[in-house]
Amino acid sequence: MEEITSYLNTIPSLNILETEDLQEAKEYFTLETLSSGDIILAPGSICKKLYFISSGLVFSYNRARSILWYEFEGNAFTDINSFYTQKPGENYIEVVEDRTALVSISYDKLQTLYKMSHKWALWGTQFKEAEIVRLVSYYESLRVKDASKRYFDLVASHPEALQRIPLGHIASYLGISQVSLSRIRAGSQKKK
Amino acid sequence: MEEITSYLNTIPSLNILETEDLQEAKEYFTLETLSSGDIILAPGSICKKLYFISSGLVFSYNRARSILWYEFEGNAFTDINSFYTQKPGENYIEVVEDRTALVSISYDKLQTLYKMSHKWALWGTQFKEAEIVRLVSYYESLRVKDASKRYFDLVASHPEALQRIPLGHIASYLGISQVSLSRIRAGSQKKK
DNA sequence: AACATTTTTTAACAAATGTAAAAGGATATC
DNA sequence: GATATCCTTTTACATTTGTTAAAAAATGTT
Repeated sequence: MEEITSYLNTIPSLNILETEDLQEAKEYFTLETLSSGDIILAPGSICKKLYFISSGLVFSYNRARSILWYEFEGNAFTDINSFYTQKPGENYIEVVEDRTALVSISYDKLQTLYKMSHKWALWGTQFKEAEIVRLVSYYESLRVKDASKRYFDLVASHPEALQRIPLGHIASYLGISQVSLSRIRAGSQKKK
Repeated sequence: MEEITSYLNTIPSLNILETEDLQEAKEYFTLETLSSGDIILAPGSICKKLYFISSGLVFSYNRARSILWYEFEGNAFTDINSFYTQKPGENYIEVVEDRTALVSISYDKLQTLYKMSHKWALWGTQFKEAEIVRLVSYYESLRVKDASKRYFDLVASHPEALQRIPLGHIASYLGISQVSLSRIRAGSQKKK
């Protein structure tokens, strides 16, 4: 077992990368620690990096302050439209919690890695497949389930989220008004 | 200019593949022509292939008969959850129009292509990036825009869709009832 | 052309959701 | 510990949307 620069463990190996592959790509990745309220991205700028959350909590919202997503430790995030097209984006990305640790790689460096290494290119295809599956299951649940079901699903899958995120944000994330969320929480909705 | 098995042109080169790359991979792909009403996939089976629409129209719906998507010529489709996880899916995929021509590749052959060829692996990363961007912009429009705006956007981007798809399906696709769609079409909604 | 079938619109009512404003709780600050 | 601030719930009302059913329009068949 080789030694490894510890933050590189945040990058999922997907059964493709070995410790030495990560270690060799070390200088392509950066570790940064941010604080509550730090703005990672604002509308009009190009999202230059793909991020992996080592610890902490991050969220995204648009100009109208509608919450688009929250991401927890263990997951990757970026402004998908801006990053993959390398054009200015429309949304904010902001840090929720102090001492949020992020591992990141720039778009250019990622492309270089793909071009230099067949193995990393394979990792890229797998990583993106997993992202596609994650995105579709998230968005389809938005479409198919009603707000009440989505709320109870969120409580079940991320009980800690309720402690960390204000209910007004959760309502926006669920796509409903805060009043509706209160009604759901009060139990006036059938929980099915 | 080399000769190329013509249906391979349906596969996007993404500025990565050259004619000879496609030609060399010829035996990995299959061309099939299907008819209106043909069921490509049903719930409970694994979606084994990724499809590129050479001509025609295809749509997907779930057990409750809610329309999930329509795809037109030029685009790729599959049951994303089932294909990328290679587990049984929940949805149907059905052919709308006669003489719908599809180019397809199996999951296993695609993985083999990625492993055998660095160039195809690079193509895979790019193809999936484009799919991610397409998915997110579709789903975010579902979230952010109201039904009326989505309807007029659809009319603007795919005017021919109205001739080819019954309004009940379009309503379901837009996430509203057919009655609501009729109200929108009647102009009782502000069009903004 | 007449009839049957399917698709689309309209009408009437019920249910769900949003908005605005007020009240109640919780937390922070001096 | 009193006050101010922020977050959450509640209330009342208006609007939107869905459901069901019927009417109208379009399409297909003999």
